[in-house]
This record gives sequence, structure tokens and C-alpha cells, in this order.
Amino acid sequence: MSESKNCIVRLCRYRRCLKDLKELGYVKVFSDNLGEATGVTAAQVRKDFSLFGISGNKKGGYVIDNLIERINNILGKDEVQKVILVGTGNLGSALLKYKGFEKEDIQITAAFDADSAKQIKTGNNQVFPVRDILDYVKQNRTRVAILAVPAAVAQEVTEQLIAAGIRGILNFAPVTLRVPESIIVSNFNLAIELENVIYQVSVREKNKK
Amino acid sequence: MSESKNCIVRLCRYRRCLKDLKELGYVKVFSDNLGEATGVTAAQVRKDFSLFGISGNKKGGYVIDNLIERINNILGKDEVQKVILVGTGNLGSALLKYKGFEKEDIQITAAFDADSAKQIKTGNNQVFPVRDILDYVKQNRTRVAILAVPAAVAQEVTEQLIAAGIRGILNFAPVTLRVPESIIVSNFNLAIELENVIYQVSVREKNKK
DNA sequence: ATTATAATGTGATAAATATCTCATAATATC
DNA sequence: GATATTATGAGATATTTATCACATTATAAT
Repeated sequence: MSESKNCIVRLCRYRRCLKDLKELGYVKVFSDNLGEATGVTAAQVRKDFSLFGISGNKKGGYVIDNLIERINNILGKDEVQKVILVGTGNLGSALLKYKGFEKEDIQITAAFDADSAKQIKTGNNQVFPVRDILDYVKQNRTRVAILAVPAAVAQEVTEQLIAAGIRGILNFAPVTLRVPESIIVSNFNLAIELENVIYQVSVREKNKK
Repeated sequence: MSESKNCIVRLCRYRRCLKDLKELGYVKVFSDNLGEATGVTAAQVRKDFSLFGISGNKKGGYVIDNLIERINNILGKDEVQKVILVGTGNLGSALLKYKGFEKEDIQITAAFDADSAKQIKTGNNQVFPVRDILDYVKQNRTRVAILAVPAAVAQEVTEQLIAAGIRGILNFAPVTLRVPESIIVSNFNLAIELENVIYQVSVREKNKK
């Protein structure tokens, strides 16, 4: 099975690029265009498509509309994807305001915070107390949550989320969450991401010398 | 060569965990402790160490202080790592306030924005105009930048950064940056990260049925 | 119509990465 | 001091992932 994480990331990138191309009035696209635009080889693009049974026309390339539809279908993007946010500190509230989600048909439908002061501090969005998560998730059948709470309470909140019915978590807290195998956790740690860049730069510099 | 990105990510996680253990008063650690804490197998931990020539004591495990020192050395963390931030919108200003960097000995030494209104809006940190980047980076020999500007100007700013001497970029703008091979770019796209979680959850749900 | 061209699609191959296995050696136990 | 135990270290193996190479076919040109 090769629908690896990287492969899905590439699909998302192709999709974004296709939407831009469509916006510009293009109708067809070739694997090398997409590769160029997303920073991979043309062969990689075709292989990815082949993996999901997406086919184009020999010589003619791919019809953008069809391609977007197929990718949407694979990614489950037939409708707007609803997620909740827990934790509205610096990072959380930035995520709440972040405009990049809408473009990809993702919507943060509700935000939660333990701090009652933050519960009032609403921009457009209302922030609910954490104890409301259970009811909200059950009523709205939400499956995915963004976790942007302090590390110290991340595990505890995670357990509440799972109990409520959340099945996937994008975790910004710099801790390893302990979850049942059935739960998807994607860790995003800002410091580690930076450390990686720093490391790679330093390796390059060493090799130069 | 197996110092893959994932391997470095794991090293960062080990390091974080080791520092916590040290804080708690532990002196020694075993590969299975570290594996447990970071969500990988004990064999993976040992293999990672072996790759970098880190060795412990048969039976006795690893001495935490030594281990931290070795990893610091590999990651180039002998001193505080200085980075700059470009773009102080929602995301950028959240990153500026983010406390998680300091713990990992990373410091955002300066922030830049094109918008003169934001240049005044200082919390603790002063925000400089983008045109000052060149001088700043040259004077302070900074090598790594966080890019949190709007997609539309990301490429342009990237070129300025490279011209100034930046060698590694953590890119939050949802575009593929075109850079020379010598420049490290790590893309971090919030929407894609979420889409990935959503995709994986939906795959699980389908398989259940 | 026939030939040349240009793009796809995928099996074969290579490279990267993770897992397994077990010999090895340090410590603890009797 | 001899034996049993426990954890490391790394070669061997398996798995995953990406690249290559080329047969295939649709279109364009002559």
C-alpha cells in the first residue's frame, strides 16, 4: 500500500495547484506542469495518479476539472470539512483567524478553551468552555480536532476528545500523546520543524568546508 | 546516508524527553524508556544512536547527560540558535510569542514586516521593515528564517532572504518556493497537515464499514 | 494514409528506511 | 568466582518509497 503520508501531501499540493490553474483559465494540464509547480518529477506525479487509478489522455494530458474532482473524492473533500479547535492561546487564536483553511474547504466550526477569560474574547468566532466539547462533538458528529493547548494538559484534553468521538487530532502540543491505535494523531511541533532546518543548514555548511 | 529527516525529528524528540527526565532527577535511561516516551521501538532508538556513533553501556543503558550533550552536538545546539521571522500577521505574531522555542534553545532575534503599521505594534519584540533584512542578516550572520508572509509575496521575500545570506527557510506560505539547490526549504502548510489527518480518518472509517 | 511526435501508464529497478535477530559485554545474583 | 540476566550494537533482512525506462497510444504533421 503506497498511499503514504507523502503521497497524500502531494495530492493536496496537486489539488491546490490545479485550482490555481483553473482560476487562470486553463483546462488541461500535463504531468510535467504539475511536477514543476509542486517540486516533484513528472514521473512521480503520474505514479501518484496511477496509484489511485486516475488516468489522463495519452498525449493530451489531464483535464483539470476531472482531476480536481477525482482528488477531491480521494481526499473526501466532496463537502466542506469541519474541524474543531481546542486551545485559543497565541497559536490557537492565530489558527482561528487563519485564512488558508477556507481556501481548502476546511472550516473550524467551534473553538474551546479552559480559560473563561478567553471564552469571551471572540473575534467572529465564539469560544466555548472545554467541558462543552463532549456535547458539541456528539451533536455535530465532528471527527477531527486541532489541539493547541499547553503541553501539561494535552493528554487530558486528548482523552476528552476521544471520549467525545474525535478520531483524528492535529497536535501542536510538544508531547507524545498516548492514544488507542484507532485514533490518528499527526504531531506538529514548531520547534522540531525549525531544528530540522537548522540542522540541515549546518550539515551543508560543514560539507562545504 | 540515513540521517533522514525523520531520524533528525526523532533525535529532537529524544532530546526533549531526555531533558524532561533530567529535570525529574534521572541519571540513566534505556532505549525502551526513550522509545516508549517518543512512540518508537527500542530498536529504532538504538539504531538511530548507532548511526551517529552514540554508544551506551551494555546493560547500564545511556547516561542522560552524555546523551544530551552528544545530541546537542549533532543538532548544532552547543549555543542558542538564532533565527529571524518575516511576516507578523496572525501566524507570524503567534510564532513571535510562542514559548516553545526558548525551551529548545531557539531564539527569534528579529522580526520583519512590510506593513508599517505592524512595525510599531511591538510586544516585547521590535518589528523592522522588510527592507532592513539585508543589513540585519549580513551584520548578524543569521542563517535561518521563518517565512510567514502572504503567499503572493513569498517568492519575492524568499529571494531577498537568500540574497541577504539566509540558507534555510521554514516556509508557512502555501506555495512552492523556487530556490537554488543550496538552500534548504521546509514547507509547513497548515491546511495540508489537517487534510492529511482528515484523509486518514476517513480511510479508517471506510475500512470499518 | 503514413509517419513522427509527445505524453501517459506501469513494471522493473534502485534507494532509503525500518525491523529483526542475535552475538556481545556489562552488571547482578548466588 | 561462576552463572544468569539484561541491555546494547549492528549486520542481515524486509518493507516502503521513489526513480527509471520504455511500451503504448492519442494527436499532429507530411
